[in-house]
Amino acid sequence: MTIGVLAKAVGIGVETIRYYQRIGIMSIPERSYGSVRRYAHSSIERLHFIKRAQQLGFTLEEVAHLLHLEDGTHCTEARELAAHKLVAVDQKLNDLHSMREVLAKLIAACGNRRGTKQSCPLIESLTKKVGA
Amino acid sequence: MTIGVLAKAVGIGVETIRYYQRIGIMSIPERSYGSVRRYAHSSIERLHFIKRAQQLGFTLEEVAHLLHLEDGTHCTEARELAAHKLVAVDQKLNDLHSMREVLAKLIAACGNRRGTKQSCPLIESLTKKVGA
DNA sequence: CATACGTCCGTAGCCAAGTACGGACTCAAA
DNA sequence: TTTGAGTCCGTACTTGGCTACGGACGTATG
Repeated sequence: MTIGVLAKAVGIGVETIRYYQRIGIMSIPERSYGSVRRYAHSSIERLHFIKRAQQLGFTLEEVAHLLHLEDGTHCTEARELAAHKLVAVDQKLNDLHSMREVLAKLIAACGNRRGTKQSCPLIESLTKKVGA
Repeated sequence: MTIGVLAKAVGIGVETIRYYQRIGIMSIPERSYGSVRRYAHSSIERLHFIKRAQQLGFTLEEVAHLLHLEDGTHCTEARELAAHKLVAVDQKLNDLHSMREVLAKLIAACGNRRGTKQSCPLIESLTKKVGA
């Protein structure tokens, strides 16, 4: 498999793979004969790993860390990483829930004041001080 | 108020205010007498507006847009912006909920296999293909 | 064998939202 | 008056995750 075929196989760009190689989360195969590098099927799996981890909110740096544990003998460590990520996800969920609430309220307020001559409650409320 | 006092008043850095001025969401007051610019109290309010909007997930570009509607006579438009943002927030909430679920499952799987000699299920599962 | 597409490699650019730096200046207090 | 903190301004750097470019070379196809 050449790099272009590999890229197509996982649905990413060639440049992205080359970027992953630069930052050390994809290895660069030797060039046997001629000059074009060939990729094994395991490269597809590794890219799937990376993409899936990203989808779960891991940064590429964390992905590098996970890949370091790839032999499967560091389950506890991997679990801890995932647990930390879970806490972060929960935090983000809380934040988004509050955001959602405030937004919904503001939108509703805007709807209620149809026809009045007061200023927009959304804009108004944004002007108030930021607080808990 | 000088820029440093203003910055302290809203809990941000001087450089951040200067950055906001550069991108046009904060105006640069005239220097009256001497050479140091003085800021009115309304600058604090504007910075609160910006911070609060950011907390609600608006980008600075969107903040610029909102500020454009600041006179309060464009309520419908402001509401539409907020409604769009609400949709985006809901999307993000969905994504995070799925992430949370998968992470929790993986962590649980890791806990269950204590003592077995199989490879780590978290790592294993990350290696599987990414899908819907 | 020629043409055209793909690969290789280094470097540079992009985005958002700042952060940092350095030299010149101003201002307030001791 | 001098010192030291704060301001002004322009420019450059940062982070994360790519994306683009350009020139030299390899390779598949007619």
